Amino acid sequence: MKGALRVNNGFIMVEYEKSVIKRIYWTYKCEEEKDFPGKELFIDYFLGKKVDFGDLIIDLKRVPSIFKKIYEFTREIPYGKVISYKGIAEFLGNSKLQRVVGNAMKSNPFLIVVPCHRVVRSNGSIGNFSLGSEFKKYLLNLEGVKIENEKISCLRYWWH
DNA sequence: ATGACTTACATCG
DNA sequence: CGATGTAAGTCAT
Repeated sequence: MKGALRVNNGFIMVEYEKSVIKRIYWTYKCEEEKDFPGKELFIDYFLGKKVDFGDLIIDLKRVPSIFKKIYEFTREIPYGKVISYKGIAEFLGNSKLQRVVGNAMKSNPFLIVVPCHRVVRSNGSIGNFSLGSEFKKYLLNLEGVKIENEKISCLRYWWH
């Protein structure tokens, strides 16, 4: 099944079976909204409310095991907080895995629910995003994270 | 601003 | 399978 929610000038698309979410992505090619599990959460989220997507069920069976660990860890990052790619790599036990973490984020099949927008560079600059760094900044701004001179420097936004 | 560097994954023969 | 190319990064020049 496929659900859709209008956001700005495009749509968040959610593929699911029963209550299990298979994939979440962005598209411009969509006609109208359709229900999906957790739709109310997404509506609130884009209204700027502090939403916890932690109870949504996502299907990680098909992703490689290290990516799975990365996504599961990324899900734990609290609303309004950020961590670095290296920080996640260190959690995995090897700080040199930063680029692997980046790869995992690039192919994140669960946009927003796996909050890859909360993963930034270790020097506080925003880093890349599959939908462009402007969208990443938009999401961080929505969560109240202050970006000054293209950087997140204030310690209060950093997780750990 | 540029280059060297590590690692896992996807793709292809 | 093994070789190759790729990547949302990081650190020292």
